[in-house]
Amino acid sequence: MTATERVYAHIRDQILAGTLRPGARLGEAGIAADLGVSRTPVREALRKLSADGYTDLRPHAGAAVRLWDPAEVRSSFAIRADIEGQAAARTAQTITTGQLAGLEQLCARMEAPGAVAQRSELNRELHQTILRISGLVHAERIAMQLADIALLTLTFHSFSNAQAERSDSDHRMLLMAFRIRDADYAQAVMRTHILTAAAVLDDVSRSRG
Amino acid sequence: MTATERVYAHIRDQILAGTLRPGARLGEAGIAADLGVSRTPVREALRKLSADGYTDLRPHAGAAVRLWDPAEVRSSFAIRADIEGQAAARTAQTITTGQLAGLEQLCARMEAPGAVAQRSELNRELHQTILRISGLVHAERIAMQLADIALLTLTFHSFSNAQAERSDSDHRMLLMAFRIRDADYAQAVMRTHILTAAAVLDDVSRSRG
DNA sequence: TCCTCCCCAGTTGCATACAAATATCGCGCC
DNA sequence: GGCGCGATATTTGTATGCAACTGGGGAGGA
Repeated sequence: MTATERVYAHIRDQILAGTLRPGARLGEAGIAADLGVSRTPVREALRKLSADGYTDLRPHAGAAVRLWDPAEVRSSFAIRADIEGQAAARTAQTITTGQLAGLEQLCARMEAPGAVAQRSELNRELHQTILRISGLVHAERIAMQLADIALLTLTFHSFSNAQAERSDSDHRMLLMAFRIRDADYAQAVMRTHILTAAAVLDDVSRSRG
Repeated sequence: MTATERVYAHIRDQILAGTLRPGARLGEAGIAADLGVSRTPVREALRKLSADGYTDLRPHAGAAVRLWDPAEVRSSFAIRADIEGQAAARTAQTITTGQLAGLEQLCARMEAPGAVAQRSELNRELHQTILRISGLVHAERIAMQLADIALLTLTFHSFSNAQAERSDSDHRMLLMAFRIRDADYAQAVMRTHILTAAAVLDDVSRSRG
């Protein structure tokens, strides 16, 4: 693994974990010193982070963790609902028994009692797997990128058990749709699943100010 | 403007123009010599090109113009139909008289007799404007990225006058939908407009082998 | 003849040094 | 005391040199 990749992963993880808050400035020299590399790989990593939407990068002014305004976050859910909805429909049409078994297993791991810490990771994997099976090559890249944007906001909220259970239930409905190869149903469930997440987030944000 | 930006624009334009064919290798030293800069800005430009999907970049193995397989191109149209369809619906709901006039003007310029060379550019601008008005912040970035992918393929085909006229007619229908603020109609027209482009491309490709 | 391994040319990855641009702080002026 | 301006310090942008890795060609063996 190259130094550039290490730097990229390091900063991205810190952003997603919330250690680096939106607006935080990312000085090249500081990061280079922290990770024990020169500024060159740091610069390359910052450019990729910017291209992937994690940071803002202005010429001669440096990089800063990107600040997403609520409207942008909402719009990311709206687009994901479209893309992942279509992907779910295609997946329902083409999924194999083996792939279905893999998804069942993912769901089971997510529903296990002690899996709270891994929920986010497993959820990500579930959605990514469905996108991959759909065969919509770009959908996977785009939807996962948008999902990360949502994650940046979600990091600062905690959700109730009831919401986790509802989400698990959505996933089970989705697998049922795949099992009976009902594309319309799969699409509807996926759209609802994602738009519900958006609505819950909106609801929580409003009530907290 | 920085050297990195100049290099990025130079290579991207060559790729979109078809001068650099898919699969062509992009050696850092050669590009640097051609443009009279050092390898550093070239490397940064290549990384951004890769992040934006124009090139493949493998560690220690260099960059090459990305080769899109037909399934990927088709999937890019499918996703654009979703995203731009939704954007058109929202635009119909929120567009102002002034914005509508701007779109009318764009259409008129596209339909002018001598505008063949600028059609692609104006078409791009029209779609981009609609995406921007929709307020779906991510939709603009994603859809335009996907549109460029299609452009890479379209570069090597030429289309008939009949197809250009049909496309113009689609745009007029879209503006009518905006004028009467019919979101459903706008969405349907936009979906059809994009999926027709996909179908035509598919049809032409098949008949030519 | 074909396959495998190794070596070498060529390319990419990283570090360092220097140039250019920007932001900050202090000073003088209003 | 507040505001504008300029020198300085900090940060980013670019060039260059060296180290590390990849891919191909040739020698050796099966």
